[in-house]
Amino acid sequence: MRLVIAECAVDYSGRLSAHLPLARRVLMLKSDGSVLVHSDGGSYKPLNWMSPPCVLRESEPTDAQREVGVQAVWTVASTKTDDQLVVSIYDLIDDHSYELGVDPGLVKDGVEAHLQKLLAEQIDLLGDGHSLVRREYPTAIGPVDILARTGEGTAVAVEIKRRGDIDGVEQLTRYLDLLNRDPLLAPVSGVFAAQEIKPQARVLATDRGIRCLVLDYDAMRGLDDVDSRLF
Amino acid sequence: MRLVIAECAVDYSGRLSAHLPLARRVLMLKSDGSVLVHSDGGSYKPLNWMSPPCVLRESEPTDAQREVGVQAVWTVASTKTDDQLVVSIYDLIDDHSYELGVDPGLVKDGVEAHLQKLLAEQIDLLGDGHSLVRREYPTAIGPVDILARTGEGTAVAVEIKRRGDIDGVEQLTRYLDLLNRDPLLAPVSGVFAAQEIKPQARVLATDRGIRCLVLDYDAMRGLDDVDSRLF
DNA sequence: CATTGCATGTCGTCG
DNA sequence: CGACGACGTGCAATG
Repeated sequence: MRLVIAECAVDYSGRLSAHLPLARRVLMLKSDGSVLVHSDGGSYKPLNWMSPPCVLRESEPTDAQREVGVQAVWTVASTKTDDQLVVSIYDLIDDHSYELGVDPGLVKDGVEAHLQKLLAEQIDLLGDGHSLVRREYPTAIGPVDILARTGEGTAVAVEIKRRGDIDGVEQLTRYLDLLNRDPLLAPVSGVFAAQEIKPQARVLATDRGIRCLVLDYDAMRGLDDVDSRLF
Repeated sequence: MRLVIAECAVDYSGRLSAHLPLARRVLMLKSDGSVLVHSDGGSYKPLNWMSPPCVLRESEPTDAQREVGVQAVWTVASTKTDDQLVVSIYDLIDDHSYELGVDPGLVKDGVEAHLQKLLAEQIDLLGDGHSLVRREYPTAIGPVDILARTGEGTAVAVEIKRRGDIDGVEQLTRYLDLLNRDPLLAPVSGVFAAQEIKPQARVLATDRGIRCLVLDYDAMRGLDDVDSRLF
């Protein structure tokens, strides 16, 4: 890991072309060859970058470049595509290298997977008398998050999202089209379940006869923990 | 901008919970309060982070923490949500601060916008005799990229993508549904135009009577530049 | 290896 | 400020 503070201009060419005018920035050069160009703001996304696998080549500036003040040129080229990042160094202010070693990596506790598990366990949130058929019920175009049946035996397909968007309704619609061709299942009704459902998604879902269900993650988690928390 | 190299463990809680075991990492503290935790590999995405607006509070470790070797605890809390990042510093290896100033920002040369402009100019790529009605033709659910007419006067709605995915076909389908309710336009045929069209998207489009058109960006750009490049 | 669907997505634009 | 679509999306799971 090499950290460089420099006055620099950066040019990217690949899927698109982009240019960063001369300014003072942080250059993070990782040991896998990747390079990040960060400014003192914005989010975690760099202003510009090159993803591995790639190689960095340091070269002398041309006469024309030297004349406008360029002291060095770093060219970072992807080894897979023809993407290329050119960093023109006008003034190298600081330059440190560190040995970090391999990172043990992030341990995540996901949300959508957790929601699915919780809803499967608390299937009567769909309505009294509902029973779980299975999670990840397979179809030709991918698994439906949850398949259940009402107390009367009607099949119910459930699509679960953290945030319920129009895309999720489209996805569930495709599943329903498919499932309703199966005479053992049809008629299949749809439930669009999410922590939060966007108005447009709700309109589209309702228009298609799909029921919307807002999930209270904390409450569901609370019920799940009930064994370990009581007494 | 403050750059810190430290042996640290990191815990995030918010939309999800995540934990980073003890290891040597780079901590980037931006002047807007945001914090990035980077390892020496991976992509431009940090292992963990906190986006602005947020505040960093440095505190003494508890006795229990001190006992296992924690020298300091940094708590970065979002000021909007209850997201929180806790960095436990076990060993502070290096610590530098820099004044970067405000970045002038990225200058982009977009692709989809450019494709739309080029196709509008080269509308006969849709077929001989086609004429442009307008770009960004407004509908109740958003603008259609291009509306054109064939030589015979039939309306044609065009959805343009860089990479043609199933979502784009769904989007165009919604537009077509709507446009076909307009007696001044109906019947409206659809064209799904992209630099690259995924097989599944092509199947879905064809199934719905939507024509697929693969765009050659370089060739279209070449034609566009023809004035400036010849002679 | 290609495809699919999620993401602490992030980022712009537009109403 | 919220909604919506694009992104050099990245990324992991899966067939």
